[in-house]
Amino acid sequence: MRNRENKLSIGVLSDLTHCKIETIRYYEKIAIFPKPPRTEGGHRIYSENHIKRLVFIRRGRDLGFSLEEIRALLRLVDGGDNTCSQVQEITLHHLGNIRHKIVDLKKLEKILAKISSQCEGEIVPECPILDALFE
Amino acid sequence: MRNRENKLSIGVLSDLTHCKIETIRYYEKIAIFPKPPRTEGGHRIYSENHIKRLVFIRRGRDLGFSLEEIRALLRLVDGGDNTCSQVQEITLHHLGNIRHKIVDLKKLEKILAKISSQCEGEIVPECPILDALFE
DNA sequence: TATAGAACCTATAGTTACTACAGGTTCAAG
DNA sequence: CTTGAACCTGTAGTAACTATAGGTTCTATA
Repeated sequence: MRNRENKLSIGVLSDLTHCKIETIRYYEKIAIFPKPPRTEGGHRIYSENHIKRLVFIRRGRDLGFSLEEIRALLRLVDGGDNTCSQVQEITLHHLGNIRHKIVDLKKLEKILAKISSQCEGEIVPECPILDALFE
Repeated sequence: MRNRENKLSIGVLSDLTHCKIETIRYYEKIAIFPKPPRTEGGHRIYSENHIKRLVFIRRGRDLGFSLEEIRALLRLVDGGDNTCSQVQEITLHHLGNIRHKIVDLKKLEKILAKISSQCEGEIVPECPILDALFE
C-alpha cells in the first residue's frame, strides 16, 4: 500500500514523518492522535491531515513541549477561535522553563568544572571530587 | 527512637539528609544503599556511615549524576584504590553531557523567543507559533 | 500497665514519553 | 498460491522516584 488515492499505511506515515511506528500507535492510545479508519483486515489507513497533525506533534516535541502542552495547543487549533495570545502564553511559559533549566545547568557546569580542575590524577585517597560529594 | 547510641530510625535519617523515606527505601531496593540491621519488629536501624553514604548519593543527584554514575563512583570509593583520574573521567563525561544540554536548550530558547515575538495577540487564524509548528 | 496514635512496614501502581519484545495475522508481489 | 514483509495487540521495560492501601510496631502519656 504505497500511495493509492492518498492512503498511507502506518509504515509510510512513519517514514514520511520520521516518527516510529510504535510511537504513532502510542500517540493514538493516549488519544493525542486520532484513530484512523482500518482495512478489512484491521490495518490502519492514514491520509493527508494525519501527516500534518503528526508533524505538529513531533515538531512540538522537538521544541521541548510536553505532550500535555501539545494537547493544549491542539485544542486551541481544533477550537478554531484560538487567540494568538493563548498560544503565546503556553509558549512563553515553556520558554520560562527552558531559561530556568539553562541557568541551573550553568551553575552545575561551573561547580563541576571547578572541582574537577582541582584533580591531579594521582593515586591518592584524597580526591577533591569525592570530597565535594561527601561535603 | 531518637538517638540512643547513635542509632537512627528511617524518619530521623530522612530529616537529617532531606531525603524522603520512600526514596531511602527505594535506594535500598535497587541496592545502591546498604540494607541496615532491623529491630525485632522489623524497623530499620541506621548509623553514622549511613548518613555519609546517603549524603553522597543525594549530593551526586543534585549535581545531576545519574544513579548509575553514582554507583560507579561508589565502587571506586569502596574499592579504596580509586584513582582520582578515574573519578575525574566520570565527572568530565558528565560535564560534557551538561554542556551539550546547555547548547541544545540555548538553540531552543532562540527559536521559541523568535517565533513568539512575531505574535501580536490578536484573534486571527494565522498564528506564527502554530504556523511554525505545522512547518 | 494499658492504650492511642505516630511512625513504621510491604507491595503495588502511577508518573513521562516512549521503546522493545512476543506471538499472531494480513497484505502484496512473484 | 505461496512467501515473507509489514502489520496487529498486549505487555513489560526504561529513570528515578512518588503515592497509595492496608497492616504492624513503637513510644509517650494517662
